[in-house]
Amino acid sequence: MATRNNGRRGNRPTIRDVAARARVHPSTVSRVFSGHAQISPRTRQRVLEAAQALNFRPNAIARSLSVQRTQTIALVVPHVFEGYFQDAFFPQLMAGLLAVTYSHGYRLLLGGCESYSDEIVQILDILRTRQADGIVVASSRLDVDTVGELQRQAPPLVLIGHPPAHHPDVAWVDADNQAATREVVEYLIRLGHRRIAYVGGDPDNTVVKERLEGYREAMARAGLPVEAHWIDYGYFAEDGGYQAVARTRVKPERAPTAYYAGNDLMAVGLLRGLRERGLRVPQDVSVVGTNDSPEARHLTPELTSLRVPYREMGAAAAEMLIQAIQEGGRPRGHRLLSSKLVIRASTGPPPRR
Amino acid sequence: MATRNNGRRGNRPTIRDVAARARVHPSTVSRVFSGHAQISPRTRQRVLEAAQALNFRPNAIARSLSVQRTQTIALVVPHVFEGYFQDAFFPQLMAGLLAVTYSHGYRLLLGGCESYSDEIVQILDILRTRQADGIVVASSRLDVDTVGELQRQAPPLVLIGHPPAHHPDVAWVDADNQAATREVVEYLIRLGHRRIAYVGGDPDNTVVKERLEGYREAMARAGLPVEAHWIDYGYFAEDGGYQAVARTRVKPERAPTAYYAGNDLMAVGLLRGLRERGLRVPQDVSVVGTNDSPEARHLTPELTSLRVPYREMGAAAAEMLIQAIQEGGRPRGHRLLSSKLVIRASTGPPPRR
DNA sequence: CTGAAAGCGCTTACAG
DNA sequence: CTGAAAGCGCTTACAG
Repeated sequence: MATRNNGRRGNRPTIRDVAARARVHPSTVSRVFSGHAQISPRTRQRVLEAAQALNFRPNAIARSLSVQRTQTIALVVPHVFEGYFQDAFFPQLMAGLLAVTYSHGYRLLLGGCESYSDEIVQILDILRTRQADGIVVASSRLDVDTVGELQRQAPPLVLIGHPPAHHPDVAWVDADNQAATREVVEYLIRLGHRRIAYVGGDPDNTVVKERLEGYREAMARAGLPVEAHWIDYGYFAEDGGYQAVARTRVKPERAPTAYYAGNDLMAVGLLRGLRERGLRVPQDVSVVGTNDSPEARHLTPELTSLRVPYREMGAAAAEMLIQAIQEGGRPRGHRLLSSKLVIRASTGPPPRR
Repeated sequence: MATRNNGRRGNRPTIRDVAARARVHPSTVSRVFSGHAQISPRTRQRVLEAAQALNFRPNAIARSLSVQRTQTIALVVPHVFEGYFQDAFFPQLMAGLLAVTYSHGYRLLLGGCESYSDEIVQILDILRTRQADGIVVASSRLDVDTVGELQRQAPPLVLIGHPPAHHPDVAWVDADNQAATREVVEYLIRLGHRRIAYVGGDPDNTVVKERLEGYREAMARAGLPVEAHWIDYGYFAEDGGYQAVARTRVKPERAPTAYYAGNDLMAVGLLRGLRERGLRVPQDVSVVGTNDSPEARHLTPELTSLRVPYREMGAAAAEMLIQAIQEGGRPRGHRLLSSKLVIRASTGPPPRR
């Protein structure tokens, strides 16, 4: 490219156009727009007038190259999973990320991915090509090697959900999945339930494992036995909950009187399956969902649900990331955010026998 | 910055490190990574080995500056509006945008904004600082001047929702709001309803205006009178629908037997308000919502709802934008996408008097 | 097919 | 406070 300004579309003014008009050196124009330089009021005035007249704004890409910062953090989204955009997780996470990036003058760069392995490919691509200053990784399936690989790239990185193995140097934010689920089950136990089912979703998922752990913990602490068929992995959709009803009730005399479901959609399926069997909620069976999605309070009966602080997790992740970037270091430590049980009409004492 | 590679964190390899190791000129390394240059197999091999050894990937920012393209399109999101992240619009739009950007090797740049005026500020900022190659504008409150101002920046631009005035040169995609609402009302009329209410939301909103127009059109074509209090603007939340019940039923003998609501949340409010008055849905009153949000089919009764093709709108907008960018021009024309009425249990014939 | 050079549009250490 | 120069890490027209 041996010619300057070779007639491209757009042809926007540059710092030297402004400099020429204001009769100063381009570096002076740069200083005026940098905000933190000593400039005489008269010069500043002249430069700003020239800039205004030309509708000039500094090119962010050129600036990024020069200062080696993009003012951008990134997130990779598995856009092929239909359910991803119907769950409360994605929009709430985005709300938190956007609020914090905005308030720091950052932008959020999003990439899609088609699979769990592609997710890592895309993340590494963004990192290695320096498209963003840091990245939030919200994958629920990171194995030890992958986290190691991410660390090897040495980028500012924050995980949503804590790392799978012992990676003390990786920063993360997470919900208190295990404790929250334990507390939900303890709540059901306090209501008088002794046979409680866990309807989980894919057990490869770290969150599922943690919740299951909380469930087992509560049952064990209360000295309650757990039958194998009370634990149903189903999948994270309404039908997963619906099918779990039959599977968890193979022994009628030992059928659960309460259900904890890993998301509200599965809870909806449970409600439907229970209704079909003539079981009333909450008189005969109690049901607790997870996420407190908008529909939870419009169901019949209104659904008791565990509200997971996705928005706050997004905000905390962005905060850790941007702070580290601005200090020139890497984020460290972690934040564990509390879920909150929202009690509505789908839970109550078990029937008296 | 008079020193090269001044000891910054990261200190990633550049094209010249690879060149040195492969014993070629940096321009040759660039050609290997550009993909479309004639390179001898031996040289390519050497370069790729060196790159591999150094874990090199070309810096995307430097490339962007050089080729004057970012491979990025942008969207500004009003992150302060809580309801924005609870509605089906945002996640579905994102799903469409991400699918298409991904398939073209583009990324999506997101910025927040705090108000309608800030939205324009942010959009102009992204455009003028060249942070993205094009932008999708999803604001529902563009006035003529604002669209003019956006056009003046001459960026590749696609509107979600059509422009407010005569701007034949602006590209846009939209749902067939007016026609779809007209068809919903015609459906209610076919069922036998003659007193039909419109519960809308903020009338500053273009979409609201179009829907209202469709409503009026259907009523007029059927020769049905419209009473002023059947039209309720409420606001886009459950309570807006709830309050509309009282306001639309001030004359009991002329009370509506059917309601069209501008979103499902307002429909939920209508259901609640009607239930409180002892009115059964659909036996006494029919209700139609809009958006076919996940909860629509979990309500009692299951809600008949107008499914708006948000995902497809996002995809179409991204497609138009990227195609124009790649052809070096600007997007033109428009796409009008069809909504679809999903009939469930909340609609039926009116009661016989 | 490959090298050498100029350029993309900024920033900033160095002088004065 | 301001100018002149070198640099950020790429790309590509021009030679050969």
